[in-house]
Amino acid sequence: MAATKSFTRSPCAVANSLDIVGDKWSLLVVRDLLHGKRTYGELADSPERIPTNILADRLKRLEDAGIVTSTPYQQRPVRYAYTLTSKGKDLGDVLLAFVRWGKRHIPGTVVLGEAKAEGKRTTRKPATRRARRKRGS
Amino acid sequence: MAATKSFTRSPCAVANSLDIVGDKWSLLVVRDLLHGKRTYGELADSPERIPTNILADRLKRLEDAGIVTSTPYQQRPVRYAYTLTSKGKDLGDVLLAFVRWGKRHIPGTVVLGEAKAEGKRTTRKPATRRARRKRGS
DNA sequence: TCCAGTGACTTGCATTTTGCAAGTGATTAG
DNA sequence: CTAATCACTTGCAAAATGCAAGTCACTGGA
Repeated sequence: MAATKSFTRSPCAVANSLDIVGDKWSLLVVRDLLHGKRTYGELADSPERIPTNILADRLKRLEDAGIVTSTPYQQRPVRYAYTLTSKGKDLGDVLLAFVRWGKRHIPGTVVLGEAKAEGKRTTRKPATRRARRKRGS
Repeated sequence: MAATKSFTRSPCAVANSLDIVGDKWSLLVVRDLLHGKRTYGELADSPERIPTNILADRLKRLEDAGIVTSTPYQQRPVRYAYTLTSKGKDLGDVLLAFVRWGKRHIPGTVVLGEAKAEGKRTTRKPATRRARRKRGS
């Protein structure tokens, strides 16, 4: 028996996943990152208005969990750009499951980014339309 | 449209789903219910040892959200059997997504119930089913 | 009959986590 | 030199969590 990590609650995959992203904000941050947001400011700007202290904390936790990575994109006041690792990107399936469930069972909900234009063309992934920041300093 | 619900945070399907099941316990209760548990005692007996006050609270919330239904299976001290509605059963896909993610990214985690021969008859069926009184408050 | 025991919850706090508001440091615009 | 930004921190008050103990309605036993 390798991998004896002494789980906090149980070895259940669901329980352990919830210990990492089982709160009201973490998955929203992942959603935004998946949608192409990268800076603290962009993340804080989401319609759910996450308190900034919570955002800073979630970002830290997600980084500790290996879900996001922060790379400095500016030096003098050091500023970081947050991106998802592959572990983080894989949470997309969980998000998708939530989207399907929410759309089916909570009337009025939509998927941010494809709000209107509910036509057949599922235009996911809003093509990143943002000017490149200088990061290869 | 009855969808004049003025969402708490935003109309995002993910955000609203999280407002309902976005905590460390709710989905574990759903998991157990999906695995056939039905009484308070069976639910409280899970390896994660959910505090009983939290269990009572989650059951109440889940019922308010239309995810579980409680039917009395015994009258004299009135006792309820909890079962998932179709809305609740549909959360199975979300659970599945978490399972896949957890198994892939959190070493050592397993799926309760298919771990290793843990297969016992937990299906203790509360036989006497006399539906008569309804739960008032 | 009395009493310990059991299942299903409640109640009482102490601890922890939120969340709102305001503060801070670095740097740029004016 | 002052105002404004961005990206965070800090300070609490309020809410949620969790442990322990208590309650209620019975059951089985001495």
